[in-house]
Amino acid sequence: MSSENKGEKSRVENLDVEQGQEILPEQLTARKTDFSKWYNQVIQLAGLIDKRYNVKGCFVWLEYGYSVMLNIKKHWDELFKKAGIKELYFPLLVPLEYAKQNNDWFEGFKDQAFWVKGGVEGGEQYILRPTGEPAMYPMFKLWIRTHKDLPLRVYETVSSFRYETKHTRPLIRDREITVWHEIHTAHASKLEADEEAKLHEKLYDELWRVIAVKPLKVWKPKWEVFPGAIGAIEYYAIMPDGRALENGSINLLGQAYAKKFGITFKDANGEEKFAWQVCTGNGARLLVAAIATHGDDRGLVLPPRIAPIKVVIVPILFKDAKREVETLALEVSEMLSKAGIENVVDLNDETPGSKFYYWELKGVPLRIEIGPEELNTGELTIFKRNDYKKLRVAKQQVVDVVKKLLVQIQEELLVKASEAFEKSFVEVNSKQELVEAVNNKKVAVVHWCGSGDCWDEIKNLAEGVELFGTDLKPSKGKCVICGKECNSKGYVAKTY
RNA sequence: GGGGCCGUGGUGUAGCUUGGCAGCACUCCACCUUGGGGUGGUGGCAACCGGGGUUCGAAUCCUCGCGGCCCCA
Repeated sequence: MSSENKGEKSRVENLDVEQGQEILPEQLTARKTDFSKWYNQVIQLAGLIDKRYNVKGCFVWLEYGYSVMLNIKKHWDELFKKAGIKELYFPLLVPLEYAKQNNDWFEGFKDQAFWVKGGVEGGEQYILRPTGEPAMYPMFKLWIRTHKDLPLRVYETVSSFRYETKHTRPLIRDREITVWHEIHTAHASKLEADEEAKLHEKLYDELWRVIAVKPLKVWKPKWEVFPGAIGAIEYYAIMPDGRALENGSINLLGQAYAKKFGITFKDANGEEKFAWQVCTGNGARLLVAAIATHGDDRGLVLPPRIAPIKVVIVPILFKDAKREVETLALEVSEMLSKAGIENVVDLNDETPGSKFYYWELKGVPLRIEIGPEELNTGELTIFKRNDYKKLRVAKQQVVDVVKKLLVQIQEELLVKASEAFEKSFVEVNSKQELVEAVNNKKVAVVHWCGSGDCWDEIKNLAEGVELFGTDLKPSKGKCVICGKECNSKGYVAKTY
């Protein structure tokens, strides 16, 4: 908070919301009571998406939701391009001849691909891309001929399609996976590919700061990576219900795909070699992490860096001073706009309380209230969505204070999210403790020897749980199952 | 891959067991009223997921499909 406002602290009010007296937005389930239900409702009620589109696993991005999503995309565009990764666009239609080049891939994906044919009768057959490789790598083969063509570093933002037959969830598991990005790179050596992966990790860390959420980073269990690949770092968001949501991955592909697709280059000695590859991807699940982490019983709480509207101005209109209030509201709006701060003035003919709930549901970070009182005192009332605190600020300072508050809120959200994150883990040393932890909606942290037998046994300890990854750092201890000395910690929870 | 629950105006629901005029609340529209945490009133618009079957008659019973939710692998 700015120094000129420190003296105003006595005026900071705390609304009576922590006392159990709060009024919930109509139809919105309490987040703690049933997170899944809350999530389903809030994405629709806040105007992010309309899920009533009658194709399983598909939905319509509404203007507000799409703006938030595109704000996240804007950050990855900036980050990737600044890192020298070029944006391309590959077709959605993948010819079977491409798809079959990696037979392992094809066998794995043919049943969950959408098959497309031209025309009603016969016609050429394609699949809609379930992942990027079969669309991209045949082109990589054409583009890469010598070591001078390397490294090749590109990305695209595109939809992916999976024919999910089971339970879909909007933005979490869809048949059309929208606003999804994939970075694909090819390198002359393993060392270079490793460096690239480290860079991707840095880029992703920054993306998580944009949404003000702390992610869990793990190594994917070896048997879950692409056949022939070296390994994968996966990002997870820990949801309020203690379940882990896979949320981006950096895949060290080694030469596995290069061999399947024939991506080779002549090195400086004229020798033909296979390229080393990295592929990295994520998408709308970043938005899910932001929604789930920051939201509360009144709806969304959007981090300022991705909020399409930073400030909503609500005029409190009484008959007598109506015009003056409106004029002041529009004047403040203009001040903010000139400073590049996206804002709206809600001039609808509704009561103030109704507008408050509406904009809180949509998660707008700041609200400025302007009524007869503000006219008289010349001070504006600012309300913070994230902690319900109100403060007063002189009109002349409003732009500065709003700017500072937006930065402050972004930080406060990350701090709060990090605290919740730390609390979501429990280190355990026995099977009983493990079961207790996961039943308590915590992520259990255990030592694990790395064997498939022990992995299977963990899976059988409690319903729906799995060891979904191991810590990036080594850690000495004894396997929670077999008791053998080992050097890695694993994370056990239900996953989405 | 296996199992379970469900589908009624825009939203949430009653009605289904025992077949017989589809009701309520919110939203929305109009007018009035009100306005610092969902003002109040009057009037109005608006629905049985789709196909097939049983029946004089289907929201209700049967069946297939589509869609949603949950559990297990």
